[in-house]
Amino acid sequence: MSKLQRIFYLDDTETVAKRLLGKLLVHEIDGKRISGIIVETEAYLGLTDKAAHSYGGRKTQRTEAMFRLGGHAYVYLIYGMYNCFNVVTECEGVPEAVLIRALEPYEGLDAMALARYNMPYQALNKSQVRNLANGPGKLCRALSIDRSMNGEDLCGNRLYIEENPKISEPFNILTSKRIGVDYAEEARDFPLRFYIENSNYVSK
DNA sequence: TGGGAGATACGCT
DNA sequence: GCGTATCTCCCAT
Repeated sequence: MSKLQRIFYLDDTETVAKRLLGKLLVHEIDGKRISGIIVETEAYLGLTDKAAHSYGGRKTQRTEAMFRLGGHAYVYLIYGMYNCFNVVTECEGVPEAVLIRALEPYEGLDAMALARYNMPYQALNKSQVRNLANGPGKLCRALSIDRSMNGEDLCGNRLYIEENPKISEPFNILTSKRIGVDYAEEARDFPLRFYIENSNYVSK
């Protein structure tokens, strides 16, 4: 109902990265919703961004999804073990995306706890609750997002993003350098990481 | 309670 | 070989 429409994703990547904060990322599995509030994002700018997979327009089987129309998913494997979920932005052919780095668990808490720790939510200690989805690999595990979702249309019914129905208190957006891109020369210092001030669920 | 070191494990280039 | 990370283990500006 309050699902984000295609137009939301066609804006410039930095704008989309900021506007995604506070929204709800939803994965529907067998009619059940698993969701979390987006509290941390990073913009990846494609052609001119040495930190992006698509730097210089590099198009391979792996990066193909980044070239799609805004509002598709780009899911890739990192370190051979973890998946990272990105929201593709801009028009078709413009390979830019927003990496979702952290979520505050919202719905389907038992499903998340099961996927992450193989135990029910109520059995988790405080540290485990906080660590459910406070990193790009963790949130994919918590929401059962893997590479089978690569290229998925976020305007569909399986994986999508909604306005947060329960309008929480207004929040401030903080900006910093991106994490883990020290190799990216001048791009390593681009202020393209955005997160909600005082959130307990931001990574690191 | 929290930070740092080391191990991990595999598709992509 | 390397990588947009995480887990475990260990110890204590």
